[in-house]
Amino acid sequence: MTRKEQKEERRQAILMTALTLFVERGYYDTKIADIAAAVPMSTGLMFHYFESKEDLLLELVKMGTQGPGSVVYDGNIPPDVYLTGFLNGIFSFAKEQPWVFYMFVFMGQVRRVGMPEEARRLALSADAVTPTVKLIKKGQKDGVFRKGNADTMARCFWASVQGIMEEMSADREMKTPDPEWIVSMLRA
Amino acid sequence: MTRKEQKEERRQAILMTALTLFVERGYYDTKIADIAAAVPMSTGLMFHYFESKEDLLLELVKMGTQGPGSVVYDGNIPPDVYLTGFLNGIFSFAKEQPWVFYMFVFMGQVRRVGMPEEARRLALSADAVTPTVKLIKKGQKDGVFRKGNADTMARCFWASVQGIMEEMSADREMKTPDPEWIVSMLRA
DNA sequence: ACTTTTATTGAATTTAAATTCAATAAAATA
DNA sequence: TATTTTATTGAATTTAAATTCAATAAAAGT
Repeated sequence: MTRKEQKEERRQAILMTALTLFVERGYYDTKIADIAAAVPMSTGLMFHYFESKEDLLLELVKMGTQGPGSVVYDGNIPPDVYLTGFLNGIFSFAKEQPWVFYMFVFMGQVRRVGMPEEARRLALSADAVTPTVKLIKKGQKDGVFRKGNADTMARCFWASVQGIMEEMSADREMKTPDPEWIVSMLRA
Repeated sequence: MTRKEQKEERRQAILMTALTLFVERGYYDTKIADIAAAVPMSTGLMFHYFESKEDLLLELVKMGTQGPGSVVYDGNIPPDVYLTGFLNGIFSFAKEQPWVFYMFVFMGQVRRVGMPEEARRLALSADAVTPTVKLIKKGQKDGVFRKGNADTMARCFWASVQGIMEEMSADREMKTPDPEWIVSMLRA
């Protein structure tokens, strides 16, 4: 394996470790030294791989803006069925691919006030709300979703999902909720 | 006005200022100097009123564990009606008594990972979930709420509410959601 | 008016954590 | 094998923010 690949692999290891710690303890309570110890490597070496703590955060957010998790509705299946399936997917990741699940939770955390501005802006730009608004409007036209401001409904929907996923990540023993509960928020 | 009363009044002013800043910018991003400047007073004087930043946080959490916001169900009205009314109350505070609304959001924030341990424990101990579980079970017996693990349902319900309230506090322009949407999560 | 207590400030200190650095080891390359 | 580049460490430095402090003003009590 070439040196560049080695380095890339190490970077990934650091990113995954940081992701876990950020989700489990929060960004500010996770010290560079904590991440280093968990990898494990010396604190100083962390700066050979990432310029700064904020840079590390930013790289994670960039990862989060790609990969799975984006809402791409093809318009064929009924909106309610689509969202239910989407939630089923996320929740099953909680067990099978904690990484994906943690990334969801993480992105929600970074979107909140108090997080470093640049990372926050980037996370905010990858929000699921906008694509969901159309989907909700279609559902309303089809009569499967209730009347109401579609934008507010979309925001409430994802805010609920985020809240619930954080609850789940804070207590990994918690029983997985039925996606239908959440989609019921929108149903006519 | 006696000196002790004066001091108490000043403490309250600091607490309210801190509450606002904590909710709007987050705990770690709010510096003692920021609170002092907003009150306004010198940074040093803050320590005449509170021992430390954590002490200030703790006092706020203590306030949050008292006053309105606790779920006290008297068992007479139907559970779904009760919860809808409760949410209506919270949401109307958002406009009329931002202080109460902010306190709700704040308590939810403190319950999360990454907040100072003592404050977090105290906030966690004042959780609304436990009283809600009974209420949900009654609703299930009455047939107004769907079948399912009542504990998980209660946790999801409040996690949703918390998520939505944070969304509202992050964007004060956001339209208030219909409480019915959220209660629908539980309906049969 | 005089003394004691409390409020207030802004500057100095401390502290915790991020970041840099000099030195060394290991690996790649010539 | 000699040389250059990269990885690694642990200690030193920097930095930002909390906290303390010495000095002063204002108020309360005598």
